[in-house]
Amino acid sequence: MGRPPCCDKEGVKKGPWTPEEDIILVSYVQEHGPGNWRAVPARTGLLRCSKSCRLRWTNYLRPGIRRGGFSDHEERLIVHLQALLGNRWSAIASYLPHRTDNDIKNFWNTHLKKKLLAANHIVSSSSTPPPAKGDWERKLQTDIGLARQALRDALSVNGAAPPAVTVNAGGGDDSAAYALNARDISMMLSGWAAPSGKGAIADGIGAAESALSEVTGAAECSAASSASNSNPVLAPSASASSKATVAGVPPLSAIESWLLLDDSSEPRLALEVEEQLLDVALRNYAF
DNA sequence: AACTCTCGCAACCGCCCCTCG
DNA sequence: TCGAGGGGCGGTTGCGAGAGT
Repeated sequence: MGRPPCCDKEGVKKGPWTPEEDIILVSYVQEHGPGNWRAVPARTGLLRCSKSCRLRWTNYLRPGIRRGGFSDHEERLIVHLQALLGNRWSAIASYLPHRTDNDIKNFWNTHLKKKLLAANHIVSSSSTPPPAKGDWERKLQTDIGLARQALRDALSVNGAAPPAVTVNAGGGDDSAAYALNARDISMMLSGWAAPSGKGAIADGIGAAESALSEVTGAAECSAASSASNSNPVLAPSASASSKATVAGVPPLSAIESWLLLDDSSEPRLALEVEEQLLDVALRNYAF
């Protein structure tokens, strides 16, 4: 037999969340912090499964989430990261601050996949023979180069200012791009976005102070713990990296380090890591 | 105006991994 | 060492809105 359901199916409400339920959930998290989701329905009186509460929080109510309106840059980044990481949406999301894995997944399934299929169709209909292995490797190199550039752009601090983390969903002309449909919820959150204490409650919120550290930190946590669980090259040491993250200077994951490696200054190291990654890629996509 | 079709997205489901006793 | 429970993740579904006929 499989696992029992995470919650009793009896009396569990399903379907869209109401603003009232959102407020209750936000109030609870505001008071207790995210986590211990099992206890949330019982403590709040919400007739929702604990998983549903967690999903609602992480995908919708969490402060700093940006929804819809993917920029060209984000789109390109997603395409390249998907090529590198596969459908590891949480890992991909860690490279895009303020985007949730669910949002990226939806964007991929509804927009990008079609786009790429259409592009593929154009390519395949042009009577071009399938690439040989050498061609494939060259193509991979090209894509990797683009991914490198995209990641550098994403992590760049001397260019345009990083997108501000805001929870004020109700105001502004681009309010449609943000989560939270209930103004009072966003008001509640805006008063909470700068927590004085540390701990789980600060997860993803304190990051607002530094978009860069959020990008690298989140990427490290997620890429190491999720994207690369089955991939030793991509996950050099989850435990070590989490310690380092606590120490304040989050190390880059192997793939990030490699993407950011300057070939001209560290040619040997770059080649070494690159060969490892290529080897993994070739093993994953056996010809 | 009414109906059908298509699309986008929020939410659910089931599996897997990690932690803890 | 092992099993149970909690949480995370990716795949899938269902519904509402808009477009088309």
